[in-house]
Amino acid sequence: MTMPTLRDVAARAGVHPGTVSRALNPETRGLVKGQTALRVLKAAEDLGYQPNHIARGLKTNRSMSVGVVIPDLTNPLFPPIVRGIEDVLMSEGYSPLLVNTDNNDEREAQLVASLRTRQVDGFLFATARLKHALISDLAAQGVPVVLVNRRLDSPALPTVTADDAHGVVLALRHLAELGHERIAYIAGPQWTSTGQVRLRAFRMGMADLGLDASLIVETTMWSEEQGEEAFGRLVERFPGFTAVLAGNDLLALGCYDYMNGHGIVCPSQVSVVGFNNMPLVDKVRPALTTVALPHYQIGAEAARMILERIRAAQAPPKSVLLPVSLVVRNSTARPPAPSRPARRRVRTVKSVGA
Amino acid sequence: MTMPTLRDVAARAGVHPGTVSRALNPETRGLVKGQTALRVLKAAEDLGYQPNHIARGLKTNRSMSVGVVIPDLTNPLFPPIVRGIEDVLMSEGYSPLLVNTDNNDEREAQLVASLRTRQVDGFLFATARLKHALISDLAAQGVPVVLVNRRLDSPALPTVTADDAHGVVLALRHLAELGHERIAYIAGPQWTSTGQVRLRAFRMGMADLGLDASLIVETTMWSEEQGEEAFGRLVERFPGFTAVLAGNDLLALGCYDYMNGHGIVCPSQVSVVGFNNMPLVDKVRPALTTVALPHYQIGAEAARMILERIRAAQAPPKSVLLPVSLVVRNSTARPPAPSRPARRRVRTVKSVGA
DNA sequence: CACGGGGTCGCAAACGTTTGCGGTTTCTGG
DNA sequence: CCAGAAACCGCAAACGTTTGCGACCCCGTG
Repeated sequence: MTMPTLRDVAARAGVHPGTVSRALNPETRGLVKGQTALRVLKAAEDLGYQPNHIARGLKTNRSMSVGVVIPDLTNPLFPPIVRGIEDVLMSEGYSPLLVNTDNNDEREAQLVASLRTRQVDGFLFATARLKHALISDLAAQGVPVVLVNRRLDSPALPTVTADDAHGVVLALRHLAELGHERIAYIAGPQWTSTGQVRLRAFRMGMADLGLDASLIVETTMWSEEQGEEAFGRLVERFPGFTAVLAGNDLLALGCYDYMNGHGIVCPSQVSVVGFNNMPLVDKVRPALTTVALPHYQIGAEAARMILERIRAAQAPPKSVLLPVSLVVRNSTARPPAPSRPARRRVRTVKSVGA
Repeated sequence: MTMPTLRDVAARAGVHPGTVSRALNPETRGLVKGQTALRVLKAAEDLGYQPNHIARGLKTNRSMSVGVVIPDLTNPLFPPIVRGIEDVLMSEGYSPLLVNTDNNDEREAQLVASLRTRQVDGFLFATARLKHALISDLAAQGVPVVLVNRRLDSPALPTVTADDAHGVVLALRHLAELGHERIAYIAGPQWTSTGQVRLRAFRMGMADLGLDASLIVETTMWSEEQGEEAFGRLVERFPGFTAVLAGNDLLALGCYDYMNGHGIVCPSQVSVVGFNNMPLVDKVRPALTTVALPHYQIGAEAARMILERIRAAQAPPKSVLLPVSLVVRNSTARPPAPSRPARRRVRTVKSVGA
């Protein structure tokens, strides 16, 4: 009924519990004679002994768990990342403790406090805003922290992100090669690093291509609703665009919604490209061209980094940038009108606005 | 630096640690004088004292965590369920410990063992097969277990599922009302309870409608690939069907794949309805008609049940059935040909097969 | 005034580990 | 064969709680 303890196996092996502890731990096994170690191992095996993580944690002051703080698991972006985190954490004997903040600061604070009472050994944050007192305070207190996907502005915290900037130039280049010149951009919230980085990259990328980089609207949230609404502002304020790059896939799906509601067809009238390559965006019609992030690797790498920081708390905080790629599907095509004459483009615009 | 402990607040309040423990615990607060309780509370507040879950767990033999075993978080079906679980668990001071089995028995056994060394207080399983030794053994050992979404055949374990059977009759009725008579079914794996229940419901539902219930193919996995392949077998073996009910949404998406690859158009040539209402199936084209499960509530209810069983281990194992609903979108329509003459249907078939 | 009974709270033993310290044995070399 | 060192392992104290037991005080009752 009750699980065997260290003393049980000690009794069976005819040694002291302390010896059993040493024999069972690979690190300290060298301290006991090979023969007795074997005896202990066998006894443990016979009894089906399993060490009690809780007791161990109390003694060692480590819980072998790390808090994983994400905005919302329901956002398809996160499950693959979480899988990556979980797989490497588990393989090292650690467990993730997952919480959803719903982008609510108060809730986040509560959850983090709750995780701390559970003595997590470190935190993985996927909720970082550029200003984020909670996170920087935690880091300042010496708690191991690594940021996933988004970064802070101020202190140099270890971070793993995708190479967002390169992603937008890939997208822009693709669009330009198709012949698009009036390319609009739907920027995500500027209080996130991803929002900022991608917007900046859009400006620079367009400049490099010699194109007008001013067809921009901004949203305050990464949501489908905001994408739909933003597309509306785009047709209103910048008639004539033939392609739109969305700050992420949800925003892109919002564009679809607007277009469906207004009889605009994609990609023949306007091309759209997303960002993230969320699961299932290959299933929508038209299948979404988007820049693919290595979700699983992002999670896996983040997990490796937090482990590293847990074990060597004051190693220099290095960050890693993971490569992205463009996956072109059916939401991008050549622009509708011959791209030279400016008038034509304007007319296209009008029909779009109608 | 180091967190304040019970003795710290005891010292500050001028009492014994045991008293602090009693004062801080609402259950036992009555055992200490109101005035000293206040003093203790204040001292704890001042120091920012947070109880150490690990130490408490060691003493009480409870970890305030429950193992949540799912096949794959990346399957869009699960995130909402997990959210439901997490929200109610958290609200009661418990934490979920999430693991993915990838439908691998060996891996599952390892993970469960690992969770047990973490002293989880109970398990939530979303991976149940009809025969599942691991789970029934666990339950036999007296470990609190509740099943989510799928059930075992043998012992009566507490389970929360959706009313699958009713879901298929809703779908069938809808199809029949549209005028479909030759309705095919893609059955999921029969080693899952959901697979069995839905198949049986299909047979009975069709019989009730007075329709031929023999247009059935079976798959061995709930995957898109198998759905595509199954649809192929359907057109080959049962030409002439005008609608297909898929055992779940992934299988339905597989149907889309086949149809796209073979120039069959949905819904004008064949209607398809899915099962589960996974996130994003409203975004595919055509938007999928499907039966909606209350994902979040399933998770929430399961969490409530496991808590109940943890607190009163030998209460009678009750199960709950949650209501489903049909959400009709654009993947279903009237059958292509006037439904009477059998020939026409056959022809439709042939063109489908082509 | 004695006695008894709540009401409070301190005491100390656990829970299952890890680990520094030191005691005993075994080995090595001279 | 002995001294010293190395190897091995037992001892016991912790880690931060919870909780049964009992000491003590205070008050009411007879």
